[in-house]
Amino acid sequence: MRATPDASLDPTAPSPGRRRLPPEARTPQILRAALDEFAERGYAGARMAAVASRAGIAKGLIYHYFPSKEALFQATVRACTQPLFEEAERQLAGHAGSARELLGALVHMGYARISADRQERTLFRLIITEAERFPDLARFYREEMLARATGIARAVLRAGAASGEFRPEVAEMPGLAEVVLAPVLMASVWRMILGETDAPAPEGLRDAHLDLLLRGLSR
Amino acid sequence: MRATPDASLDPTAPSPGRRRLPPEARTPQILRAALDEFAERGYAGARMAAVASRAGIAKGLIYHYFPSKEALFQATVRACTQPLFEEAERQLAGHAGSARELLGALVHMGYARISADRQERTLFRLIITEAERFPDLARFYREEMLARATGIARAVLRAGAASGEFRPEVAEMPGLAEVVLAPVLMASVWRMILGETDAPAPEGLRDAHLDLLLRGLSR
DNA sequence: TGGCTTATTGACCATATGGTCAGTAGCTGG
DNA sequence: CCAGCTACTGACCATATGGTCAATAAGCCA
Repeated sequence: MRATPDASLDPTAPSPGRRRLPPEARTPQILRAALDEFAERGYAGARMAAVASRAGIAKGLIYHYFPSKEALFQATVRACTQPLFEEAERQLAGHAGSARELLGALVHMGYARISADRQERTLFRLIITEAERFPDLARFYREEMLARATGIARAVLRAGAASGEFRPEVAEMPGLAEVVLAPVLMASVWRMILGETDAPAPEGLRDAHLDLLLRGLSR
Repeated sequence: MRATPDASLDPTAPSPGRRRLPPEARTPQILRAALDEFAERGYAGARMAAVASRAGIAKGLIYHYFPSKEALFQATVRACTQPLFEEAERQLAGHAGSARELLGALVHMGYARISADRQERTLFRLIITEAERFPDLARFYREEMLARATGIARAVLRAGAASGEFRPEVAEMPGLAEVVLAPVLMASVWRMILGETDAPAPEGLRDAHLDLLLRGLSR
């Protein structure tokens, strides 16, 4: 109802007050804040007011961009999945050497990301936690994440079988691509449960994993 | 004969009104209801009133047994961990045949439990979800669950190395026990995300997993 | 510069939920 | 049969939080 002249006259105000941004700048800012909040508290525990606070805006503004908490949640998950597999798919497409080398490079990349990128774990945890309550989210995981990941693994297995480096039957063995991926994903899960210091060391997991794979897949 | 003759004659009556039970009977009833509620909603989403309703009692009674929601949660997780590893440890202790056979039996058992026992997945999800907020829970997982599981796996690896069935170095390779376990645990995670119908088929995972292990561990 | 669009605010609901408590009524021992 | 212990209830807070809205001002274009 009334203006707040004092605040507008105070140049020491910590936040620059109201600053207008175009939606294409404000939206990712909100999504980033929402990812942090959802990751830290889970869906039910997350507070819209806290998301707003993290983004440095008023709560009401969120509802200018997203109609509800659930819509914000869905948008948040989708927004940070995009770049997830790009690196691996690029490596797969551009690789010219042996399948064993390619497998080694991808495994190394997987564990490196898990060590470094907290955001990926966070995203994964949200999916595990909320998939049952949001069927859309489960479908999204299956089609946009698991299918992409197993696709990459299967491509490597096929390449190795075709070149004679791997046993021919590994190219089509049902479930093998998932089994090949599993230790990397579990490394991520352990890290979310136990934290960076107490989780099994990624280097040890990676070396044992690669050793087991190369021995187990070879003819 | 009694004050409430009809109800007392029908032990299957859904809610016989007020019925007094000794704490050793009421407590597990509350814990079972709490597990269901926490599993379905997560910690923050679970409602004490819903726990009471599932247990068929008034909300206030829960606070007669547990001082707070958090205490109830901790007790719930601890209560259903006890029987988890008993079967595997019994099998390990009583086995007399080859390490390859033992490995096969344990892997089969692992996937069978994951297919059948929804409660184990539920428990695992709770730990994943809430470990960051409850450090006690993370420590409990590390010491009472992961350590026990890797202990079993490592015992099998050592037995195989000792008998000459496996390469000698697998007995002490750091991280290998965890890598060996990981696909079983991921099978459980996929099942919680995707549900029983959409998750990768446990039989396929199990066969591919065992194939990879036996080939990869052998000398 | 002035006016228009709309991004932005902050105060304000309605409701839900963790937790409390004074009272009630089963059970058990005498 | 009675008395007392305590399991048990249900109504009741205090608070937190998702969501709303009218007012406001920042940028932009003429």
